[in-house]
Amino acid sequence: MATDSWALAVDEQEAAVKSMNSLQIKEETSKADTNGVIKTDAPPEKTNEEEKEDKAAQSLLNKLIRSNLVDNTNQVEVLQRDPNSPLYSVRSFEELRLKPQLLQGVYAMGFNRPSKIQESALPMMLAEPPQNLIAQSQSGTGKTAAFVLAMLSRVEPTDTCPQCLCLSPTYELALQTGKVIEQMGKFYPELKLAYAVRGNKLERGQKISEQIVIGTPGTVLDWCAKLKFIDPKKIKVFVLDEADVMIATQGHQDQSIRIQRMLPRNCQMLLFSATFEDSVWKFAQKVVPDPNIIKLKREEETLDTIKQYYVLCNNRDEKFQALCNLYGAITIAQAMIFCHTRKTASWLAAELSKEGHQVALLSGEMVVEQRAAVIERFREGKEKVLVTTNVCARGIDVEQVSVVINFDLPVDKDGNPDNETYLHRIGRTGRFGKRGLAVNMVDSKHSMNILNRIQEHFNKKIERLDTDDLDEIEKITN
DNA sequence: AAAAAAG
Repeated sequence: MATDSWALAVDEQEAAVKSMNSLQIKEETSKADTNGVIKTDAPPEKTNEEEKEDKAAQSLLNKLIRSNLVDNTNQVEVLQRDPNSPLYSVRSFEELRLKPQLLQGVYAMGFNRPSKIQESALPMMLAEPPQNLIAQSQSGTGKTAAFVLAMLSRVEPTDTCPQCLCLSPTYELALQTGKVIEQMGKFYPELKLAYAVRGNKLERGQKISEQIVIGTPGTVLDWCAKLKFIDPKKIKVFVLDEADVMIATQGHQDQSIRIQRMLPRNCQMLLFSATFEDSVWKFAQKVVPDPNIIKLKREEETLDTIKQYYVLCNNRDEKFQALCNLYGAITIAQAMIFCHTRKTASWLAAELSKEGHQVALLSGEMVVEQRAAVIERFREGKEKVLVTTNVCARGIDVEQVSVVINFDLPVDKDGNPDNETYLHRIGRTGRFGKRGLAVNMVDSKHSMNILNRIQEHFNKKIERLDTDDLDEIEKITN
């Protein structure tokens, strides 16, 4: 199998021209592979000549790609750990020289060309030797596909042990990301995926043979440390999805860092999130050695595709009444309603049911089997409205969600506005550039103050909505 | 406060 080396062989340009043929032949072989039997590894030993040709072809490729410089106009900001190395950006997935089985998976998923973040992140992640990356880009810009592709490319299928490890902050997100891994690796049958999540119990003393592991921090830590299902020393790629919560003190920092310490020194670390609050950003750069950095700034862009409103109430019951007034409008497509506590969520779901509205409830107090069933029904559109907590604030991608309601505004444990969670919550709608709607329920002076501070933080006007005015409700749905 | 645990 062709190496995925991105190493620069700057001195090989002459040879590169000569080896054009070898590059073409390779591409033809790849096509044959995708149509016919997928070859497993065990490559024939390469002669010196062949190695030289490989290198030359690679160098040509590097040159081609270098001419495709990242356009730094306004969106992508790239900071390289070695500022002198050339900046790559790819315009097509072919340029990445992915294994044909992977390329097939990419296209089967309907990706035609790399997204903005993928253009610069993919070449960086696949570079040889591996480099660390911290990447920030808005909801729905293709982060997941980016790191999934990186993991799948790095796997050595003949080694039947975990080599790539990805951590998600919640059970539901781990399942979702796992599905992406499965889909993208669909044509790569020797690649196997294990879910290290609550409820997935294995026999004692067993070792895992799957090359990729997706999981939540508690279970992964158990599998690595206590139960020894995973040998962490064999991990080559470590991905933190929603990386800011994964390393935040009030998030999953303890478990994530304990896992990280068990990994080998040279393990590649990839951190992805839509948000990195300042202190977390600093911490990220402390725990990730020599990172490359990619930022797709412009939060405003996300916010521009989402219309934001607030409804003024005096107490919880009024919020409930206002929500009932909105119910007809929000069920045109699908909606998510966020509450601050599990208790409020289950209360609200019960009250809405009493009113005759069909709603689903999802929170961490439910058993995982129930949680899996509910999120599945919501994905299938069998449930139109999901009442939930911050468990669903991040990453959950259901395309039909066009309305997000903050029944309670997002605040941290000190009662301060949680701007990051706000952005993540409303980012559940308006995905892939679609228009979305966010409605915030305000029930006191205090919560109005919170909302104002959120408004200031994003420098974006949140307009008042009168839910007693039917014309207004109609207006927002158009 | 929520999430994460084979505790």
